[in-house]
Amino acid sequence: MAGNTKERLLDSSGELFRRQGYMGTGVKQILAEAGAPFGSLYHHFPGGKSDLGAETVRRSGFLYGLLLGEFAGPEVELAGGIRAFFAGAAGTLRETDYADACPIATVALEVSSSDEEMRQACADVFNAWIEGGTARFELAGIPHARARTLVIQMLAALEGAFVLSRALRSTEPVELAGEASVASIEAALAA
Amino acid sequence: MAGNTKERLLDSSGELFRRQGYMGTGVKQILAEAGAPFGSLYHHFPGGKSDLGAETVRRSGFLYGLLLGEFAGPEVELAGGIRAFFAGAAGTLRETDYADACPIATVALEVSSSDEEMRQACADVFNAWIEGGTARFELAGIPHARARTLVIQMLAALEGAFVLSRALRSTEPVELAGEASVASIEAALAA
DNA sequence: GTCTATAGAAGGATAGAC
DNA sequence: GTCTATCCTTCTATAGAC
Repeated sequence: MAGNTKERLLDSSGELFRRQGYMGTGVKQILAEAGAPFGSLYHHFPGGKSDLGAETVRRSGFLYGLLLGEFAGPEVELAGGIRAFFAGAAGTLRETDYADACPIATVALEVSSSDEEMRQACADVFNAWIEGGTARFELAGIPHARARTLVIQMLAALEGAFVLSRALRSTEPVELAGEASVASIEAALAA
Repeated sequence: MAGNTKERLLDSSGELFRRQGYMGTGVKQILAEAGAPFGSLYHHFPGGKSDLGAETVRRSGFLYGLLLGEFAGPEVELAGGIRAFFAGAAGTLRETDYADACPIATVALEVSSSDEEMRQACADVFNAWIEGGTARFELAGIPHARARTLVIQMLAALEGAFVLSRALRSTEPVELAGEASVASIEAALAA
């Protein structure tokens, strides 16, 4: 049960960070959401909020990377998998009233110039996505350098589309970013 | 001098929001930065922080739109202007230690699911950028629907590249996003 | 009508009861 | 070793002195 509490804390903070960011989420809110008593936070995360925050970012980022892998894994055709992923992201936005987009983007922007430990956690996640994506694109026959470029452009398109879609409350940006990414990938596959 | 204080407050909050976001910036910090006494905030912005916040977003967004227009205005060749804008954004990131990117993106992600007034201010800015950009692209001979699509894809690429570049402390994402955007625009111009 | 002092709530963190 | 009660700080906002 003790290990369960730690997982619930990470789950709750992950959900709240995604919607409200790091600065906008209080530890009391996280504890209430997790149904955990106050002291348990400092039992499981001696470093307090920043400790929990860094581990939340790494965990949420890892899980989101897995989700991307489920849509565009080696067993499916690459361009079709990416197309499905963007379509799924647009659907999730609609279903959650534009709340659930990238789990770490808000935090990344908030901490990049003020909290080096948290910034590093975000950077580690993005680098893992880039490396994992590059390997997947190479498996489809795209040369390494081109694969890496395409992945970074795709992730940028996705993250920026999330910013626009959430603010505009429209899935149009995510859909258009998906189309652009798929087109680039198909061009690279045809080359 | 009174009007000057209001402008200084907007300037200070704009700078701080860009680096730390809305939630991470306290009104006392804004006042200290502007060299203004505490009461002046509520004199110029009766609604308090959210009042100042919304006006800051609209003003910062308007000014950033002007900057974009300076780089890619009607008097310069479109693709070259866009290329120069992304190069300038990368240069600014390097010069400011990856602090100065989009003035409203952090705020937009923070407030999109929690503060409707602020979210609307961000949406108004993004819509103005989209409309202004679409008009500029049409002037270069690109049909309306295609122009609008290209602008949204370009803005998404820019915003997402800022997220990655700030977290990774590398201008690579911004540079690659610029290349992708320029290539799309050149393809549309050639069609 | 400019500014200071303070209120009242919420923030993160800790000490210690059990 | 789980949880509660409390501490100190910081937050936004207001009241009122001058």
